[in-house]
Amino acid sequence: MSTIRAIPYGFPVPRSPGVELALLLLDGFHSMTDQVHAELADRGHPGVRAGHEFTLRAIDAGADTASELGRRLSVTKQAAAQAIAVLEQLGYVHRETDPGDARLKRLRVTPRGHEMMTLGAALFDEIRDRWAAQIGAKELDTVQAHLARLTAHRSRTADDLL
Amino acid sequence: MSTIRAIPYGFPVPRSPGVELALLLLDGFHSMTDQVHAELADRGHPGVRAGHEFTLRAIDAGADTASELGRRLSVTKQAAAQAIAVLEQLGYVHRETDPGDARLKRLRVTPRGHEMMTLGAALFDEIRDRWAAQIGAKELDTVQAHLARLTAHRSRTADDLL
DNA sequence: CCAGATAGACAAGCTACCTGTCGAACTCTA
DNA sequence: TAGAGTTCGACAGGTAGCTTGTCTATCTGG
Repeated sequence: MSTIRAIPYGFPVPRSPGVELALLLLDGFHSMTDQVHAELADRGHPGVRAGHEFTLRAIDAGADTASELGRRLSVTKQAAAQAIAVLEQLGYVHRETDPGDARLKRLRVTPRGHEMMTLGAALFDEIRDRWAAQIGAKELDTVQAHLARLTAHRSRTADDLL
Repeated sequence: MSTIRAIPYGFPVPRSPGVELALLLLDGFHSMTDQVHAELADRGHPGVRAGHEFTLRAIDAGADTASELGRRLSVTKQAAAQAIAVLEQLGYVHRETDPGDARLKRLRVTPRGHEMMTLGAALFDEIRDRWAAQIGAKELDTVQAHLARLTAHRSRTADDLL
């Protein structure tokens, strides 16, 4: 049970503010990704998990080999290779041997992959817009800015995740 | 790759505000739980994962059978039973047959379990306090209140997670 | 008193990771 | 320019935390 997919809801447990905050953060993430996931499936991209989009984004951003992708995502190259295999199967990335270095299999995001990324981003933005409508655009911006500041230290040392 | 444990950091990718927000939420959660996890290990509770504390909390809050725990956590009773087995192994819960209903194995959080829960909550609160010091107590309260409101709909129907 | 519901155990399978090992390909250095 | 060391990706095998399906024991309502 390392990753909590659901929270003991529905009964009045006095929880500490700190625990409460942690749960709200996770819940917020799941709330967004679950909706995006469902909508993507409806729009021609079934089987796409939350991580696929982020992984594809990393590849597109320059992590164009399995080892490099692993490094950027802070997972082993084997795990990265597995993720790539799934993305290739789904038609989101293309793999071909590098002409200059025969060890490398260069990764390229396919048009369909770009389509999925674009749609995914739009869906995330849509949810964010709905949230902005609920609490106010300015307030949401503030929330996001605060979160960015509070987690800023992690942006530099991704390794501290372990 | 359903659960993202790390994010493609360290290179300047223009991400949409919605995607950014989702990542910040997850990052915030991991930031808290990773620190608590490390500190718990240092203070006599090694091997405790993020989920253990939440599961224990659910048991203590009244989910005192495997099936009920599964319902509250929105997982199968088998998954709940497995989690219970781990918690029992670690000495955090005690299991005994209900005298009135021989089908039931009643769960009870042990003193050590309560100790871990208390310590865990204190550690979460500690991090929250540090955050409050960084952006201001009032601001953090506001962030938390907004998050609570934005995810409120999920508090009633935990099933929508699937 | 029996039909149906419920509790929990067991088996098998899945996903997303991990470590360890390997051959092929590249680079650095003596 | 040969050999040493590094790096790439593949493969094998293992683990955690879930899943579905099935089973028996036990309880409950008409």
